[in-house]
Amino acid sequence: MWLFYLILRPMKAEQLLFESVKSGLKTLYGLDTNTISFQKTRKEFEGDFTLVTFPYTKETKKSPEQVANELGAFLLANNAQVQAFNVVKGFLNISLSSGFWLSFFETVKSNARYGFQKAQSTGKTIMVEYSSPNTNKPLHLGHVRNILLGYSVARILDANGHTVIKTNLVNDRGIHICKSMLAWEKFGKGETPQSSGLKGDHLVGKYYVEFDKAYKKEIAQLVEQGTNKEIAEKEAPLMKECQEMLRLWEKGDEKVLKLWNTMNAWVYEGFDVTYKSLGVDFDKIYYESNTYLRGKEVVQQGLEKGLFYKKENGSIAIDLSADGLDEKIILRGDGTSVYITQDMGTAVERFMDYPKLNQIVYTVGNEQDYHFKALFKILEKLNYTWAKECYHLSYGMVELPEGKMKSREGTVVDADDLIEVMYNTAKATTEELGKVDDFSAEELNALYKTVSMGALKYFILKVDTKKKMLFDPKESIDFNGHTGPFIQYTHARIKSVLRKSSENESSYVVTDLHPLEREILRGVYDFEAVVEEAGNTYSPALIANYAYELTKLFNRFYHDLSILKEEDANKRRFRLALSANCAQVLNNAMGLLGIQVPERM
RNA sequence: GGUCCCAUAGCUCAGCUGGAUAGAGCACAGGUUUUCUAAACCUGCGGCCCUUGGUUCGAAUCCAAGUGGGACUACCA
Repeated sequence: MWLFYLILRPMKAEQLLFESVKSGLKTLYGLDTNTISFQKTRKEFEGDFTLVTFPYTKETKKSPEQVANELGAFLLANNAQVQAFNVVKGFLNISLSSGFWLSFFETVKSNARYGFQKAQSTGKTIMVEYSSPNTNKPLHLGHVRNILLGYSVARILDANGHTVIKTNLVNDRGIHICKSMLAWEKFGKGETPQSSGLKGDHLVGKYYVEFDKAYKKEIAQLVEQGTNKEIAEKEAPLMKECQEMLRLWEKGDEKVLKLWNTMNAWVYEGFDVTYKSLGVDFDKIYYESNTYLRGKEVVQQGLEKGLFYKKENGSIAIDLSADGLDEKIILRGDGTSVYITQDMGTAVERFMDYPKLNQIVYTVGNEQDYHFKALFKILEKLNYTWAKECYHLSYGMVELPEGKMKSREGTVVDADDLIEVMYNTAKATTEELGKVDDFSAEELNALYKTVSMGALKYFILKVDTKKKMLFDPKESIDFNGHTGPFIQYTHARIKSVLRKSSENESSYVVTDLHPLEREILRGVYDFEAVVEEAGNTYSPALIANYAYELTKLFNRFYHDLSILKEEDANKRRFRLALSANCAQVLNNAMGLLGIQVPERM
């Protein structure tokens, strides 16, 4: 049974070496240890895997070089897959045989899903929430980072064999939504997306800004008349009206609900266009207007358990100071819910909707780190066992050279504008290079979309999730160097070679590997581990950087060696297969980032 | 007051659970195409890895303190 398994699945190189080194240490020094780990040999040295021998000097009472040399000799003599070794100081660099790499290649070259686990093989179900917009303004660059991250993480988790549910929690109710509604009612003169030609979300956003302008004017007036500023902010007629509107909404006032439905529908229509441009989708959408009441039930549970308490002013709170947090208000004095009330309710509802759900991943900016700490802690205290599995995928803010983006002040990079600018840049670059002049208008359009989204997505996803990122609109996103289009270009190049090949024989006999071929195989080998690591750490950046490294390896190979013009038919066919496999891995890796790769560009 | 995040080349970023002379891209200077797509390849330039201590055979990486930047700690979301 065990042997059978070995034949079907070749041992991983690290495992193979681990056993040999373990037995070597035992045989040579009588040392019994499991602390053996390998790292990738740095490219300036020869070898595939490197073992650091410093840790064994104490027990063996020998110099690191000596241990490395003796161990190297042992491996060479006892492990058929070890072809050579060299020692630099205490570093034992091990080269595996060409045979090992070639047989590895045989197992992956025909596997289109190489690097991915069998679909839904872990039995674990994970919900990934992302986007979570307010319905009072269009999406901006901050949302774009959120959306791309969440979508990519969903794909990465899927590739790791989990069942993934992509979800969106739409913040469709509350005082801020009423602001744009009120402004439209007052100043809109019946304007609609149809009458104005404005995209629905932009139209609504316009009135959100209008509200703010008019509101600020009122405050200024009141202050001029001698009112204290804080009081003016509360007493301004527009704010009063807005609060009244929210009250009517909660009461179910028909007229308000109708306006609310109409304007939200405009927004959703607009969002859908943006989501489609970004190439993302959702399996299930939650609306806060549907879930906010559930939160109040949860609060009630907590009260009964004695976990929450009522304060003098009637609000309900929990004391989290023992957990390093503060007192947290979870329900307003007037009985209306706050953000965390809704989030508690939504989480509970989700686990009711999906009984098999194991985990929720929340893609939300790091400004809410504290909020999620409190949320998970409260859910844990309410004895929801799944609370420990909830994860806040916290990402850094996107900043402009001037600082933070502010919707109300209009200093945001609009998502639709950005997408358009990228599209036009891709178009201009493509036309300039003139490599696809024979494309139809449709094909060109598709290519511009692929390349522009590749550039944008890669630009955002290659940066470590938790770090804040700087975006300078004046410096357009690059298409050269460490970018999405660079990787896409390499893929297109490979495809071009493959198209030109008239080879109908795909078999070959190869025994030796060129160092560049070997490096590529070594790179391909790493993919599986990178996918796993990216899944464990929710990190698209790992995938992005991996794809770049492999691309560079391939380009060096492509530049230095020829594929089609190689005269030895065996080598030629092998290189074709290797190139095809590279294209496949790049396609798989980019797919995890939500980026498509073109056949030509 | 409390909690958390960040600091690496002029700029934007890699550097995995500690390991070799700290790496890329952009920018700058130069080179490579009668040959598979030059959105490429190669060379050069460029670094008190914020500071100071500690742990270790070994620290950009781990620990502590400090400095600088940022976020949160609202009956906002």
